[in-house]
Amino acid sequence: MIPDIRIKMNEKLYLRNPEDNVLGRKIVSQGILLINKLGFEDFTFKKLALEIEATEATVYRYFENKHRLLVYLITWYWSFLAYKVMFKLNNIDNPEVKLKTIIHLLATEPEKGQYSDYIPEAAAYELVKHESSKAYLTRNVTKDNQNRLFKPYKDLSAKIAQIIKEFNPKYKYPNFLASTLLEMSHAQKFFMENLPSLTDSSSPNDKKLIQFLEDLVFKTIAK
Amino acid sequence: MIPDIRIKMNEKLYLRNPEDNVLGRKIVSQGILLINKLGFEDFTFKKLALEIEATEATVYRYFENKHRLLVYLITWYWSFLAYKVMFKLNNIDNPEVKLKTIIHLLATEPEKGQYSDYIPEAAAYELVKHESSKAYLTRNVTKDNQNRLFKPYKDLSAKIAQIIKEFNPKYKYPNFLASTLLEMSHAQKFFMENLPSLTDSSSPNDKKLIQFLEDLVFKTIAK
DNA sequence: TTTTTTGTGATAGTATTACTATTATTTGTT
DNA sequence: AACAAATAATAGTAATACTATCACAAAAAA
Repeated sequence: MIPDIRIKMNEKLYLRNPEDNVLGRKIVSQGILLINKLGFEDFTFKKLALEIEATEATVYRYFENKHRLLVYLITWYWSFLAYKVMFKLNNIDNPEVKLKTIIHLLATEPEKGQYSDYIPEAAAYELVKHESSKAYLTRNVTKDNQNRLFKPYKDLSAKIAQIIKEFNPKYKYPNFLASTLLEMSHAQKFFMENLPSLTDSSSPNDKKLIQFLEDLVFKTIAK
Repeated sequence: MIPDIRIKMNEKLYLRNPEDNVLGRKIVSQGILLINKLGFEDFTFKKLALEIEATEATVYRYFENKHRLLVYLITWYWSFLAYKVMFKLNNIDNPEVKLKTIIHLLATEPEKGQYSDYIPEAAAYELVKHESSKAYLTRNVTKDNQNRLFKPYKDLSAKIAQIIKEFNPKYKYPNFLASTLLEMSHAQKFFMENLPSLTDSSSPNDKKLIQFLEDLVFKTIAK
């Protein structure tokens, strides 16, 4: 349905481009799975090296440290999502339909086994749910931001904000609302699964969350 | 204005109650400052011990590990905020006024030097802004949740949800909205300071954020 | 008052982490 | 075939995240 694509990643994210060879791609695809399995705190390059039958030093030749790998993976996900959004919004003019489409894309769990560009999408979604804020909640935010590491995320947010403005040019807080939508679609999923009393749904299906987000957005930006 | 209070902390959070003596209180009050200074990742018990002129082993006698200390500090903040909310809502009947009061409390930076219960409140606010989600984004969420470590946060969220229901009993997603409000009031502050393009304000004052949140909440729950 | 308990400091030790540096090997180019 | 360049394997280091032991002082209990 959505064609295979290759996402151009920021060169500052890696020391050696992992897309260039089998080993690099293995680092990325197994890295995502291992972080999901162990949690980012317990994940180490040594464990990853063991998994892919390489040495620790080899992994370090591709990524400066595990935080960079995390940012790489999270950023890949946002870029991929932005691509999906762009693709799905193609030929849609109505900003209301656009926003609903985006909300669905944000809050719908991708199907397992669906590989895109050698990275397993469902695993990336899982990663974002559990670790995404760790990409920017560091003492290096400013430097990382200057290196444009968060550009795909900010671009996606800006795109959503722009559609909000399209829907209602008089709405005053399109950027606040766009980033709220991005953050909450994933954070609330985490809550539903782990701290359900913070939500109005604990069932694994997405409907309630999508309904909440649609209700929130459209009441807020109503003309 | 708000009287000095002592917050009863969950006993599972510590090995030895830090409130009981000078050293324990020093661990907590200097701990919060040092985490803010270094960031949670670079913070260690050894560095803290050096700071307070104690040994590493001593710090370990109060807290099992640095994550527990983090949860202790974050939880203290939520408990303190819940107390402030309770205090300020006293004698207010109108749920609209209640919600506005809460939004103000959430999104207004506390004044520096304002100590409450030996913990510097402004430092706690700073900590929550930068590290709060790390308290629950771990592989131990479930176990920590079973140990009721997140109870103060969940109680505060539930209280807000209840007031939302008071305002409009027909609104379907009071819990989603309450936790969104809690999360966003702090996350958006972080964005304003570090990734301002995700927001509609980069000035250090709170007004725009408060306006956004009020607009969001009241349009969403309008009868 | 003596005994016991408790908390702290001092010291040491371990496994793991987060890297770096050096050396060996393979690969590509001329 | 010769040689540089890229890559991998090996080894090593400082720091982290603890745990353990022992001595001693102060507080609490007998």
